[in-house]
Amino acid sequence: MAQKVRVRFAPSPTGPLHIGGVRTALFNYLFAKKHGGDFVLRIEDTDQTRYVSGAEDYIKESLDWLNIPYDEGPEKEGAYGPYRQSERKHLYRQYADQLIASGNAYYAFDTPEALSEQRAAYEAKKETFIYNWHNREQMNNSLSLSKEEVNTKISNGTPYVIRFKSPQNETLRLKDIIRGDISIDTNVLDDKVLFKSDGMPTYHLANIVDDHLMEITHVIRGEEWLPSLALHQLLYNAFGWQAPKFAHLSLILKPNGKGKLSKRDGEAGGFPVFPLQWNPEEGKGLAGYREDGYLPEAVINMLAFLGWNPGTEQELFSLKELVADFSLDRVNKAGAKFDPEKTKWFQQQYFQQVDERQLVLQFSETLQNKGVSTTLDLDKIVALVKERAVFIEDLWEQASFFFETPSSYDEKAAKKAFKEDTPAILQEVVSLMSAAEDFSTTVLSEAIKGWITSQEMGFGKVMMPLRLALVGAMKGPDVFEIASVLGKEESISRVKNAIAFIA
RNA sequence: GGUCCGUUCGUCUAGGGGUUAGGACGCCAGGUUUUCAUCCUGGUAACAGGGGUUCGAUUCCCCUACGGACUACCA
Repeated sequence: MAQKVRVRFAPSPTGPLHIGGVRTALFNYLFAKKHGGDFVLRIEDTDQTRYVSGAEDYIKESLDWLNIPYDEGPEKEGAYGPYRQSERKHLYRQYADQLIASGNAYYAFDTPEALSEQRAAYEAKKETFIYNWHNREQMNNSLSLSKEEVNTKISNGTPYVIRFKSPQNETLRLKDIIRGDISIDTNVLDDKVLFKSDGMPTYHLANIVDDHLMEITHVIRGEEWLPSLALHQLLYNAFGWQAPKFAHLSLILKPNGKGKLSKRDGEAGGFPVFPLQWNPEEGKGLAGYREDGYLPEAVINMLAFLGWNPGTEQELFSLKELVADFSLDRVNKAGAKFDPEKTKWFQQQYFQQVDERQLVLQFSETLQNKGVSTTLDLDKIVALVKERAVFIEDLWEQASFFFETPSSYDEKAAKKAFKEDTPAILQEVVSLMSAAEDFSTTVLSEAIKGWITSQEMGFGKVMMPLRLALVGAMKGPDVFEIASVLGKEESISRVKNAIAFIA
């Protein structure tokens, strides 16, 4: 029987979750659910110096908002907890020791200062300092020192790290589900630190140990980890563990220009790069998709299509449909430039699908917040205005004239629509409106259109000023619909206002 | 600099040895709406360059260019 698929999303709580991270989470989730497997959330907080309070909650809230539930994680303990690496601290040391015992790792006493000095010296020569086979015998470690010296140092409490002993003269053939075969010469690898002097493991050790302990079958992560793949594979080999399968996702790039998408791009381009707003204690907050009015479905759909496509011409996918159709085989190798315009298009598509009652509810909230009280038919107004909105906020922008009598008229439009004979025409409209025993769209429309026809007058001579009188600008739904919603009294009053304005 | 990864319309992409190189976003035009938006129709626009392999390469191989990631006791 095939092993149950288990994947994990393993963010570091160092700040708000970037949209690229969200996509990684999404792809992990889709893959897991596609194969009936588990999606695990693991918090990688091994670096206390970079820990940001609130970041973990932010991550959870983001996944929650996007409807990407995890099967196991902090506060959702499964059989493999705990799910915070800081709470798993006690686990890692023994594995580092195991590697030392098997000759795959060693103690290193080089101080950070000594190392950075060396690095600087190499850099001055335009070379790169690498700590590995070619110089490890000259460094300050348990390979170069005698056993006694090492023991003395350790018992004296001299700080040390544990480094991996990268093999020499081997060519590794690595497999990546998305990229295929990758070969690496182990001679270019450095002896990465596995265990820090502060008693915490580095990412590399903790990651491998946890993935193994949590029985992770597929590691789907960002491309930034590709260079570490060799180390990780070597680690699995050294432990004698079976490595999971790997898939490295390409990065999300700036919309224009070069490099990966950053929060700066969002600020400059006026679009969010975070799912939720992020408010560090002080200073300005960073915009989020949720606060900007995007629907989670739209964000999900947009993200899914950044680097993946179904191979058909279908573009609108619910989360369920994504689960059904997702496949790592169809994930692209190349990085994708982020397109805020396309995101908006997805938003528009989903916004139009939102249940109208839901919209009415939210719209009346908006009215309340604006201090607008009204007896107008909100159901009707929302129905009339909905299709020209992309965000819930647009509803107000598109419908505000229903609640606020125009106090001025769009200058350009007025110049075009308000002519010398307009007052007389509008006066006639007032009479027709007063005479209408039923202020319905059809009655109004028939009365006024009928009159225009009988007068053999251009429609524009009446319709344009009438619209301007009711709305204040050349926009909005059908004029008769507007008048009908407004009601007899208000409609007539607005037309009279316009007559007074022209005269 | 070194290592690794990548490269089809402006953008996201489909395709794959012989195609009018397909779709979507954007943009432009026309139609509907006697307004605006929506919507509909149409248009614009691409295989980075050079070598091979082949009867034939955008597709396979190599090189170059360009782009990206990594190069911490960060993840």
